[in-house]
Amino acid sequence: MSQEFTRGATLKDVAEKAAVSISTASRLLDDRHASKTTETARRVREAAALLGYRRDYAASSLRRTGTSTIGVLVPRLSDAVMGIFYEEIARECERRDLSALVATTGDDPHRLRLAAQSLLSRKVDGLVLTTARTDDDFIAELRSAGVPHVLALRTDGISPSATTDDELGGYLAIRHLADLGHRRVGIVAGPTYASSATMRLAGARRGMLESGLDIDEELFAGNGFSVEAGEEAAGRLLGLPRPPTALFAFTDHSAIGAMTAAARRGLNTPGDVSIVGYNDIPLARHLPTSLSSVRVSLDLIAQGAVRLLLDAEEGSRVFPPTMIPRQSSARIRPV
Amino acid sequence: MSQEFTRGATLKDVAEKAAVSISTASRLLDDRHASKTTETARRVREAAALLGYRRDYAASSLRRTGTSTIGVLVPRLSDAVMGIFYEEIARECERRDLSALVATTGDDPHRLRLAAQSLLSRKVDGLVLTTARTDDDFIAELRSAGVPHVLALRTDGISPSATTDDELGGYLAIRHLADLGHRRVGIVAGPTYASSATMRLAGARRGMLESGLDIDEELFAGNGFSVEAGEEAAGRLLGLPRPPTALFAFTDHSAIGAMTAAARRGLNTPGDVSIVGYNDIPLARHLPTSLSSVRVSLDLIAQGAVRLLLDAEEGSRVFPPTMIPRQSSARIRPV
DNA sequence: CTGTTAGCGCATTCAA
DNA sequence: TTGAATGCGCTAACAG
Repeated sequence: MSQEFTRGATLKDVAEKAAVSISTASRLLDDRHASKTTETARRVREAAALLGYRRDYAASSLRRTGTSTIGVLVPRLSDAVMGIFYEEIARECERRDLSALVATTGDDPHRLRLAAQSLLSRKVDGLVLTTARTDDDFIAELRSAGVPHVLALRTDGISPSATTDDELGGYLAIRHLADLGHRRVGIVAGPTYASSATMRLAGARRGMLESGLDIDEELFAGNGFSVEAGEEAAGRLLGLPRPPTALFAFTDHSAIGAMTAAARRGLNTPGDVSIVGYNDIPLARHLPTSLSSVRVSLDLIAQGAVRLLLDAEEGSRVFPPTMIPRQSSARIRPV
Repeated sequence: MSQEFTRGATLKDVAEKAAVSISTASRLLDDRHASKTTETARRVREAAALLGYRRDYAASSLRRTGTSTIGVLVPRLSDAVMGIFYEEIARECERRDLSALVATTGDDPHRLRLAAQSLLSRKVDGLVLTTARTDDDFIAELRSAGVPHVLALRTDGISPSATTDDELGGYLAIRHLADLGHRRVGIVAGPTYASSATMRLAGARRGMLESGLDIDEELFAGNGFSVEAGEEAAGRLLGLPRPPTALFAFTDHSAIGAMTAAARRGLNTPGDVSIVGYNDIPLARHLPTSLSSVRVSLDLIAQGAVRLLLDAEEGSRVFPPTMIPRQSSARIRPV
C-alpha cells in the first residue's frame, strides 16, 4: 500500500519486465490506437498493470502534440449553474480519458485573458468557455490565433458553440405566464453583454407581442444574473405605479431575488405576483414556494461542447429548453 | 496578437536574445532563489518579458522535484460551499504562483480513490481534501504512503487540517435559539461520517444541556447535507406529536429544505418555527425570509489549508464561526 | 511489428 | 558566476 502513491513505475520498468524495448512498450500502451491483441501486447499490458504503471502526462505531453487536457473558463464556481456545468464537463472528460482544468474569471475581460493564458501555458488542447461577452473581442483573438475553442451557454454567433435555445426559453416563459392570464409581465433581465440574456430577452419580447401583453419599456429592468441584481430590479418593477402581476427572471438566482423583493413589499408569491426563473437548478424545486423555471440540459450542453471541441465537428449545437411549471406561477387573481 | 497564444518562446529563445547560455537563463529565471540584481539577470528578465516567455510546467516538472500544482478534492462543485471554497483555494494558489486542480468525488470512497490517483498521477505536490470520512481509512493510507496532504472543513483528528470550530458553531446556534426563548429545538443533523456534522451535533448537545432545553432523542433527525435531506428530516420533526418550535440545520441547504418542509405543513418561518442554518452562503441573506446562519470564513480556511500544505507548518488551524441572526429565527410566540 | 536513435523544454550536475 | 553536458520520461521517425 505504501508504494501505491509513490512515484510509480516508469515505462522503462514496464519494458524490462515485459522484455521488450521502451518504444515498443510505449506504442503498445498508446490508447489512441486500437489496442492490439498480440501476445506481446498482452504481456506489456500485464506488466504495466502489475507494476501499477501510469503514464507521466508531463513527460508524455512534451513529445505528443496534445496533452489530453482541456481548459474550462467560467465566470465563477460559486454559481450552481457553473458548478454543475463544470462537473458535467469533467464527467465527459473522464469518459474520454481526458482531464479538465478550470479557471474562474469573475466575468472580467482582463481576468479572462490572464486565466486563458494560464491555461494555455499548461498546453491544454482546447478551451471551453462560458464567458463570451459581446462587448469584448477576446473570442475573436482566440479565433485569429487559431486556438481551438468552443463556447458554451453563451455564444458570439461565430465560434462553435453549445447552448440552449435561449430565445425559445424566453418565449416559453412568457407564454406560460400569458396562459395563466397575466397581461402585465415584468422582465428581470440580465447583462446585455451576455448572448444568453439578450436571446432570452428577444424571446420574451416575441412572446409578449404574440400574446398581446403590455409592452411598456418600464417593465424591463435589471442587468445582472445574481440574487442581488434580481432583488434590486424586481423591487423597482414592483414599485411601479402600475406594477406587473408576474415577473420573468433570467436566472433562478435572480428569480429568488425577485421573490425576496416581493416578500419585502408584503407581496405573496404566487398570490400577488407570479415568478418564473431560468435554468432549473436543483434548488428551484425545493424552495418553500417551489420555483417555476425553464429547464436547461447542462449535461447535454457540456457533452456537446466537448464533442465540438475534440471531435472536429462543425457548427453549433442548440438544445431546446423546457418550461417547468411549479408553485411560484399561478393563474392571475381575479380582480 | 496572433502570436500571443501560439506556443510561446522557449528558454532557448530567451537565452539567445539575452546572449547567455540556456542554463544561465534558467538559473536567473528561477523564482525559488532570491532574484538576482546583476546586469545579466536584468537582461535575461527583459528578454523573457519581451518574448512573453512562460515556463513550460510540463518540461520543468520533469526535472524539478515538484510541479507547483496542488490537487483539491471536494464532494461536489454544485454545492455553493464547495464552489466558494475551491475559488478561495485557487485564489490563494494564484497569489503564490501555483496552480490548482480540482476533482469531485460525490463523497464516495471509491471515487475518492480514483480521483486522488488521477491527481497524483499528474504529480501534484500535495492534496487538499474536504472529503474526510470517519468510516473510511483513505486518509490513513495517504499518511502511511507519505503523500503530503491537508484536510479542510472536515478532519479525521490526525492529519493536519484547517477547519472551523464546528463544536462552537453548533453551540452558538443553539444558544441563539435558546436566547429567543425556544425550549424545544429540533436538530436537522448531517451524515455521521463527517466530522463537521458530528462536531456540530456535539456542540448543539452541549448548548441544549447548558440552556436546559428538551433533549428528546426524537428531536434529532436527518443524515444528509442536501436540501432534500433537510426537507425530509424537518418534515419528520415537525410531524412529531410535540413538535419543536425551532430547527437547527447543519447546512444552509438543509435549512432551506427545512423551511420548505415547514411551508408544506402550513407553518410560517419564523412565526411558527424558527430556523437556523450553517455556513452562511451568499444566498442565505437574500432569501425571501432571510436565513439566520452560522458564518464560516471559507477564505481563511482555504488560506490556512494551503499554508499548512506548503509552508510545512505543523498541526491544525481552527477558525471560530460567528452566529448571524436574520429573519428566520425569532422570539418564540407566546402561547 | 520491433528496436534504435533522437530530442521535446527544462534544471541540474560539473568544470571552467 | 557562467556554459557544456546530461538526462528527467516519454514519443516520433526511422530502419530493420
